[in-house]
Amino acid sequence: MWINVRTFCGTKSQRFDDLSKLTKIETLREKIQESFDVDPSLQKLFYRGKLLVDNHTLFDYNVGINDTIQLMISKPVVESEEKEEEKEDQEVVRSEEECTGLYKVGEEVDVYEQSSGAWFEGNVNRVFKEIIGEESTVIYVATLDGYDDSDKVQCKHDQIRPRAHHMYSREDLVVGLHCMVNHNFDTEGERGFWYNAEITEREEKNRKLSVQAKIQLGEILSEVTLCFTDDIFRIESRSESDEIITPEDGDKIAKRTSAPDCIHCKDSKKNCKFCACSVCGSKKDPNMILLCDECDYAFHLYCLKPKLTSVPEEDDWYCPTCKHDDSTIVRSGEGVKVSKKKASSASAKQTSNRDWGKGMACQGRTKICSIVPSNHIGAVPGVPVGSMWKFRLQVSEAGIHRPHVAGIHGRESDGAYSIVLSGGYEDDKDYGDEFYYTGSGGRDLSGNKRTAVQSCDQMLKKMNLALAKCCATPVNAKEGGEAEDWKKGRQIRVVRNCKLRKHSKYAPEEGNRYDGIYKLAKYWAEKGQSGFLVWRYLLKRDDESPAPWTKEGKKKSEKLGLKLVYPAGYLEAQSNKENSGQKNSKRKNDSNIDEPASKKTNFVIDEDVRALISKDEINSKSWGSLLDDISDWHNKVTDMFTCICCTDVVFEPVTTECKHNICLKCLKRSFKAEVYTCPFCRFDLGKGYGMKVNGALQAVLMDIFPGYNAGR
DNA sequence: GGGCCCGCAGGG
DNA sequence: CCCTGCGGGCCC
Repeated sequence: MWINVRTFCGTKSQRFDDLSKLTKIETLREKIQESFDVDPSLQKLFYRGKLLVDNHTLFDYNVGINDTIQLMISKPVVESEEKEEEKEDQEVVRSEEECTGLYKVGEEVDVYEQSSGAWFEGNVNRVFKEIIGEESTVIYVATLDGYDDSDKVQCKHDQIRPRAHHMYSREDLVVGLHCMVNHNFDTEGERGFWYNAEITEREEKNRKLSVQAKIQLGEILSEVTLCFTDDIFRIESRSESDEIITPEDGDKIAKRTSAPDCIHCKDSKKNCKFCACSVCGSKKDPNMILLCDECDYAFHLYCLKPKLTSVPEEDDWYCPTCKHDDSTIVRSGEGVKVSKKKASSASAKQTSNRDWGKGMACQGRTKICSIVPSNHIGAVPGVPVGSMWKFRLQVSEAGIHRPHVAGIHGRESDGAYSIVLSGGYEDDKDYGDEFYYTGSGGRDLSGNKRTAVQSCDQMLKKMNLALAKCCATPVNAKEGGEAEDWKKGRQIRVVRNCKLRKHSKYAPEEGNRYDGIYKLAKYWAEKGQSGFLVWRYLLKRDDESPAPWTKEGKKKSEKLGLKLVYPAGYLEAQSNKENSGQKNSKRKNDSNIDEPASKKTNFVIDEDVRALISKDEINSKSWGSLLDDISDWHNKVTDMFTCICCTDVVFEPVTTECKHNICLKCLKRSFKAEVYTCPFCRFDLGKGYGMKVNGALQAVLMDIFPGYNAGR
C-alpha cells in the first residue's frame, strides 16, 4: 500500500509506495530520511494527532491506504556530545541562566515554528540566557495553544512577537503591505496555518475582493491567491513601554481560526465518529457529550451502554473500552491503544508469517458515501449506470454496494438493496437483461475463510430472505414465490464483476460495473450442481438507462466520460513499482482518480431538476449560488440544506421568513419546548407561527437525493 | 495457477 | 458482542 508524508506546512509532500500495514515506524523513518534528509531521531511523526513511536506498525495506528502522516522536524534539544567536546576543545562553555527579557513569562505571543515556517499562537513559558563563551542570547520557551504541553518551541527575539490583535479592514489591504495571513498549502480553500506575507496584487470586482500575496516560508517566498481576506492581521512589534497581553485579556483578542481540528469531517456539520460522538457520530447535544480520559473519544450520555442520566462527578471518566483496562494504558501521544477487537485479530496473535498488509485485500474504506443512507433503495444520485470501479472497496465507498465481500446487501427485516455478480456460485446464469442468481450460505467457512464449496443446504434466512422479500409476492420459505407483476417488486442495484467474464459476455473486462436496477421475478429452492439445496433467484432488468453493453449504453458511457476508476494514488503507486523493476506502465498518464461523477467536468444538472428548482422561489438566492458552480454538487446542496437541529438534510422543510430551512418535526419540537425563534438566527417567529412545509424544496431534494426520507 | 487466509464492514 | 461473506494478494 501507499501513504503520504508531508511536513507540517505542506512545503514538502512525498508518497511512499510499496509499504505494508506491517511496516514498522522505524522502517518508515529510514525511508523518510532518504527523501526528506531528516535524521530519524529528529522526526516527529503524527497521525490523527497521535505521535508515532518505534516498535509499532502502521496497522497498530490504523494508518490506511493513501492516508497522510505529518512530519515535524524537531531541533536537537541537547547539543550532541561530539559538538560539546568540540567546544570544550575551543575552551568555549555553554551555560543557561534564567533572566527577564522583552517578553514576560505568561505573556500571549505569536511564535515562529521552524519546521512549518508558520506563526503559532503561544504563551511564554520560560525565559533564559544562553551563554556561549563571551556571547549571550535571550531564549524564549513557549507553549503553543491547542498543542500538547510537551511540544514547546524555543525561539530568539526575532522569532517571537506580541499576539496579533489588529485586524485589517478591506481598505487597508494595499499592495506592499506586510501582514499575517492564513493559508493552506495542501488544500486550496481550506484553513491552514498563519504566515508572514506581503500583498502583491489587489483587485475588487462586483464587491468581490481578490488579493495575491507572497507568503514567506522560511527562506522561500511563495506567491498565492489568498482565500481568506476577511481576517488579515497586523504584524505586531514591541518596545519596552508597550502593554503586555496575558491570557486574562483573552476576551479582547479574537482567537484566530486555523486549520480544522478534525481531519475527518473538516469541522463541517456532518456526522463524524472521530470528533463527535463515537457511537452515533452526531454533533448534537454537545452538553451531553463525555470525553474518555484514556482514548479521547467522545460519547453521548445516552449513547453509552448502559446509558448515563447525568455527567459523572469524578474528575476522570473512562469509556467502556478503556475502563478496567490498566494493562494497555498509554498516555496521550505516547503510543498505541490496541482495541479489544484488534487484540483478538489473527495477526495480533502472531499466528501467521504472511505479509497481508501490502495490497488492497485487507484495506479499510477511506470514505463513506453520505449522499444516501446505507439502506437506500434504488439508484444513487450522481452515480450513472455504467460507472466502473477497480475494487469492491470503491463500490462500497460509492454507496452502490456496501459490503466488501458479500454478494447480497440487505436486511432480513427489510429486504435487499444491491447484489454483485462475480461468478462465485456455479448455479448462476447470465443473459444480460435477466439472470439467475444463487443465494449465500451452505458453505463451511471455518479457518477464517470467505468462500468455500457448497457443503450443506442453504436456508431462506439472512441475506437470502432479504432478497426474497424484494419479490412482489408474500414470502414463502418452503415453496419460494413468483410475482404476478415482477415490475412491482423492489428496486435492486446490480453490479457485475470482471470475474463473471468466464461465464458471461455481459461482464466488464476489468473491475466492477454498475448495471442499473433489476427486480426479482421469482425465487425457489432446488438441488444445485453441488447436490445441496440452493436458493435461486430470477432477476429482470427494469431501468430507463440503457444497459452498458448495448450500443446505446456504450454511447451514453462515452458521453458521460465514464472510465474505470482506481483508488486515489493507486496507479501512481503501481507504476512506481513497475518502474523500480524495469519499464513504464502503459497507464501512467491515464490517471483516473476516484471522484464522483458530479466532480467531473462533464457532470450536468438535468433540465427537470432545474425546473423543480425554479419552483422553489423562496430559496432562489441559495439555489442561484449553488448553480453558479456545480462542482461537488451533492455535497454543496447537502451543506446548504442541512437542518441545524438534526444535522441531516432537511425533511419536510419549513422555510422561515428569515430564509432558513428547518425540518417540520424539528421546528415543532422547538415550539413544544416553548422556543418560538428560528433555530438558525433566533429571529422571532411568534408563538402562533403557522408552519408550512415548503413543498417545492421538498420536491427538489427528493429528486436530488431519492430515498433520503427513508426512516424519517 | 491454485490454495490459503487476512481485515474490514455489515447485519443480527 | 458474534457471525457471515461472489475480495484479493501472498506464497507455494
